[in-house]
Amino acid sequence: MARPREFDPEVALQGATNIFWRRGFKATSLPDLLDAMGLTRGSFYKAFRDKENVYMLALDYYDRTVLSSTVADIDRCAGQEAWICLAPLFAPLKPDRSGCFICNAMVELGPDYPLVADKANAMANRLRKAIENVVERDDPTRTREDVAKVADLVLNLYFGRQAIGKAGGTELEWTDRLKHVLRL
Amino acid sequence: MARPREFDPEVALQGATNIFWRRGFKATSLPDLLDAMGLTRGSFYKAFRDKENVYMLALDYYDRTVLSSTVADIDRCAGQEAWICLAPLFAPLKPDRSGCFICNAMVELGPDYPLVADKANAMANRLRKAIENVVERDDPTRTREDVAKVADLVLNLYFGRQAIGKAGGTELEWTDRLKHVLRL
DNA sequence: ACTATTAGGAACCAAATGGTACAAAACAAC
DNA sequence: GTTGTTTTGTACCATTTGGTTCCTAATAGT
Repeated sequence: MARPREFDPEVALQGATNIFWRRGFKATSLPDLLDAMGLTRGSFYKAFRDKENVYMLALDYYDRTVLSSTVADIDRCAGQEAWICLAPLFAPLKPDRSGCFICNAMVELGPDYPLVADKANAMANRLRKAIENVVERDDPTRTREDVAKVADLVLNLYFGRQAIGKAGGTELEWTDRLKHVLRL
Repeated sequence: MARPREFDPEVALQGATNIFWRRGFKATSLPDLLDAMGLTRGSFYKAFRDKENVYMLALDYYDRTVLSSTVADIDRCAGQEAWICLAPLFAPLKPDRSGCFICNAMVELGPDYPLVADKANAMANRLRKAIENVVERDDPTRTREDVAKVADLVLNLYFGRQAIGKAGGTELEWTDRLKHVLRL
């Protein structure tokens, strides 16, 4: 009963996610964003309201694609040693230095945009929970506090590596480091 | 032989550092910056060329004040246990969530501004070196590689905590975590 | 007091910003 | 094919952006 839209919102959102991930919110101009989403202004504002809203939707998109896949990787390897299960978190950094969208969002907008901070924290906690499961399975004799502590260490290491990675630096071997931290 | 300037460049730079530190480069508009520096456009452009240049000078200012002081704190406590020496890195987060300027700069500008990435890496390496000294003194039997590895862990933990802290989260106890990582 | 030189400040500028208005276009239902 | 409804694209808009111009003010040396 009306003109059908010519774009796939999911594809547009993927484009938005990619550019926000790589360049951040402020550094992405509207033309940049429209380009990445394959949209023109008319359709953009009709379908997505405004730039801020799309950024939020991009965080959600990242959550249900990249993060979900990472968490699934971590969950899946139930049988193996902990450091192997956690390896996905310490895979080689992408050469474009886009880093981790969660980390980028926290640092750029955390202090000033509570809604962004909330989403980022929620995602970080998804990661934390997955790590806790691995640590718990790895040595069931650990106390609850110890599990939480070690998982928190791994989570902080993950974010630290992502942050440092954005400035380039030299890639390091991480299996030794992981094993060191996981050792009770 | 000419009109003397009415402002102290060091004070102006301090103001610039504070606002860039808290808000980042892109989110700080020129009026914001002028306000923070206590300058008007005329003096600003005459004395500091442009916004980018001031950002670089702000990184330098941070290097020679905040970072130098932190490194000095770490160096000074030669006698004590390692986790005490490293405590300055894990002091309570500032409530304004400004975080660590080095971390902020890496994340916001690392991928696109090589000069910023260089400065940030140089500062991160100053920190790394200070940490290595502590780790080395703590247990002289460690191999050179082991010292580097543990110091790198601490450095990554530091940046991870600063990044996560920007989104608020709950403050955690860190002495246990530090001791865990420092244990050979 | 005069001059040379620099600082300060306001007016100004082009370009880019995010966002809106609206008419043309494409369909579904009848 | 006509009508009703929604999408699409363009032209437009006010505001803000970082930066420049240029005139006045203040000083030091003579």
